[in-house]
Parts: sequence; structure tokens; C-alpha cells
Amino acid sequence: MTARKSRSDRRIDLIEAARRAIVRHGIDGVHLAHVAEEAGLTSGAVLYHYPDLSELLVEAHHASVERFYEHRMRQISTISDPARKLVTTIRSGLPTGPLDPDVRLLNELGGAAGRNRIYGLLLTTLFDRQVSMYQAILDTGQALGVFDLTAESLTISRNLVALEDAYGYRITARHPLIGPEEAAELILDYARTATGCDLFH
Amino acid sequence: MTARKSRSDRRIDLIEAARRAIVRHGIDGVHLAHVAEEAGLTSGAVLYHYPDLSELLVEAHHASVERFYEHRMRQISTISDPARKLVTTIRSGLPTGPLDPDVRLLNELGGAAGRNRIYGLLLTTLFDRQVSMYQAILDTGQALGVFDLTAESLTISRNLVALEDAYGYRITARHPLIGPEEAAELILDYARTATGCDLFH
DNA sequence: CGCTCAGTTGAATTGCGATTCAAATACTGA
DNA sequence: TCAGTATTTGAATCGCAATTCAACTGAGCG
Repeated sequence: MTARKSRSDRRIDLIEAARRAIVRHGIDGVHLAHVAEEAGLTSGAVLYHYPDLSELLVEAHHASVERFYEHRMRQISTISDPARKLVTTIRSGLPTGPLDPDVRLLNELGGAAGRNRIYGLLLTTLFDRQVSMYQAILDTGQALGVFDLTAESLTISRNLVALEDAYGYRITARHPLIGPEEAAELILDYARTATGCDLFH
Repeated sequence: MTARKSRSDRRIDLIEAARRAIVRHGIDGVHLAHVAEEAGLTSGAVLYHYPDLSELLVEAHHASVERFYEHRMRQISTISDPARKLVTTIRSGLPTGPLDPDVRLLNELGGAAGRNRIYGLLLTTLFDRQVSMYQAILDTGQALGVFDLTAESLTISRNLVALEDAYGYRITARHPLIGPEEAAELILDYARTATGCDLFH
């Protein structure tokens, strides 16, 4: 038998297992047994902790969104130069490759968001937080005279997040010409004209 | 009983029925019975024409992608002025609202594209065709001296398609602040700076 | 007009995955 | 150490959807 764990520990395990299962089988293709397998348990044990699978899936998505955002914030928190900060932020929003589990999961969420209000809310909330993140960078850069914005920072920020999103999809769908490098370059091209700053890679 | 139809007629019916069923239940949530219901038939009849449901679903997606692209091309084919053409093209790539079935379906495809090579291929192909479509408009505008492009037309085109994609997701996910109008305005803002042309709405 | 057969139905069957639950097991505190 | 409780198992059951198939129907054709 698998080692027993405390309620809260096991729930965290299960959320992680659910994340992996979703990436593997799709948001609507995950079965209880998949989650159990990923967790190294039987389906009965999963049910003991989460009588309703869909509840576990929502928590898994919630955790993913949180994790994705926190990861980005951590990556850029140490940088103070606005130009370098902007470049790093753009990179951190793109998948590392077609298999990047975090972005794969967010993409799964995208399709379901049109049908499921909770998933839609998770995604719109993430979008807005990312927009705020960019806005802070742009406004700071503007204040310091590093950037010369061609439009409101809100507009530019929204477009930057939108571009990240879309190229994330292209990359996970294995576009033969657009990988992480190319996507970053495309977004940077926009960022350069929008900020009037010679952002280097 | 439902009127009998010829093999080819019925197959076309079924593809349309499958499209509606997918929009309603999601790409991984469609059941044989859903398709049958949409077609006004029983599941046995559907199976008679498509022994493998997944094959029908692929055809349905293929038809949707084709239809989406053809629809856009038709909308812009009569316009000759590059500036007006660009504005119209941008509008035609966005959903009419959160319930727009065509975009809903493409979004469903997005999540699955990371797992399913065929779906990935359908989407990347569509992306590339849309990029070419924009490139033709931009190049023509440049040649006529209407546009003064700040980057290669390929770069700008990719970004325009990417922005459409991403805002399509936001709209179907019911972002409270970003509807079709706002999305168009955001994309146009980019198009203006990229073309140096005062595009009006 | 009657034959033929593609197309369709609907009921039976199968198969898969969720759900239940009694039994087994491992931790916990006294 | 031992009682008591929390966790996990695994087998049984349930339920839904796919699949099969024999019977039925109607369009087209001689």
C-alpha cells in the first residue's frame, strides 16, 4: 500500500496529480483513474478526499494559474531596470517548448472557459493580473524616462498579454516556424515600437 | 422517421450536426447521442455513416476552419482601399460575442491542439493562411504608399493574427471589460502604429 | 407495380468508468 | 502497548454511452 499521509498533505498531492493528469488527457478527458494513477493511489482513495472530481479539477486549475503567476513574479522581482525587466517578463510568459506543462494546462482551460463560468473567471482574472504586472513595468519606465509610450499603458499591456497568450498556443500546437525564440522576438518587436525603447534580447 | 437522404447529403448534414454538438458540449464532451440529436437521427444512423466518431469530429473541425477562413475572405474581397480593408479584416477575425459558434469551436480546438497532432495541424495551417491574408493587405498598402510599415509585413501580420486569437479567447470567456468593440480598438491601436496609417473604425 | 437495397430505427448487448462499501491497514494519543 | 480513528484498498455494483444487429421503410428502377 502507498504510505498514508495527512489529509492536507494528500490533498496537495492530489492537486498536483490532477494537474499532471489534465495535461496528459485533456480537461474533459481526465478520468478518476488517471488522477489516481498519477497520485499512486486507487480511485477510492481519491474519492475519499474529493467526493466530487470536478471540484478537484477546479482546484488543480486554480493552483496552476496561481503557480504560473507567482513564478513570473518571482522571476522578475529582482530586476530593477525597466527595459531588462520588460524583456524578462515577456520571456517568462512563453512556454519553454511544446511540452511545457504549465502553458499546456492554461491552454486546456482556454477552450473550457467558453463553457464553464468558473474556468472563464480563472482565466480572465489571470489575464487582468498579468496586465497589471505589465502596466507597473511600463509606468515605471515611463516615469524614469526610459520608455516613451505610443499609447496608454493599459492598451499596450493588454496587447502584450494577448500576444503571449496567442503565441503560447502556437508553440504548444507545434507551429514549425514559431518556437519560444521566434515568439519572443515577435512580441519584442511590438514592445519596441510601443515603448520607443531599444529592447535587446 | 426522418426523411432519408443520400450518402453524401447525409454526411454533410452530420458534419454540420457535429459542429453544433461540439459547440454545445465541448470537443471532449461530445457524445454520439449529441451528434445524432443535432442531426435528428439516432446514434445507429450516425454510426452507419461514420463508424468512428473521432473521424467525424475531425471532419467537423476541418469544415469549421475552412468555413471561418472562407467567410473572412468573402467579407473583404470587395474592398480595395487597403486601410478600410485592414479595418474590416480585423473585425472579421473577432467573435461577434461570447456565444459566437465559429470562434467557440476554434477555441475548443486550441486546447486539444497540444495533445492531438491533427488538430494542431489544422490550427497552424489556419494561422498561416491568416498571416498570408494580412501580409497581402499590408504589402499592397505599402506599395500604394498608404502604409509606412515599422517592421516586416510578416512580423506585423503574425502579431495581428495572434492578437485576434487571444482576444477571441477573452471574449468567449466573457471578460467583463473586453468585448468585440474593445478588442477591435486594441488591435487597431497596434495596427495604427505598425502601419503609420490613421485607421478609423 | 413490385423488387431491391441503402438508409434508418430501436432494442439488446457490451464495455468502461464512477461510485459504494466492508475489510484491511497504519497512524495517534493515552 | 493498545484502543480508536483516519486512510486506503479492492471487489461489487451501478449507470451511462458506445456498439451491434435484426427488423423496418421508402426511394429508385425495371
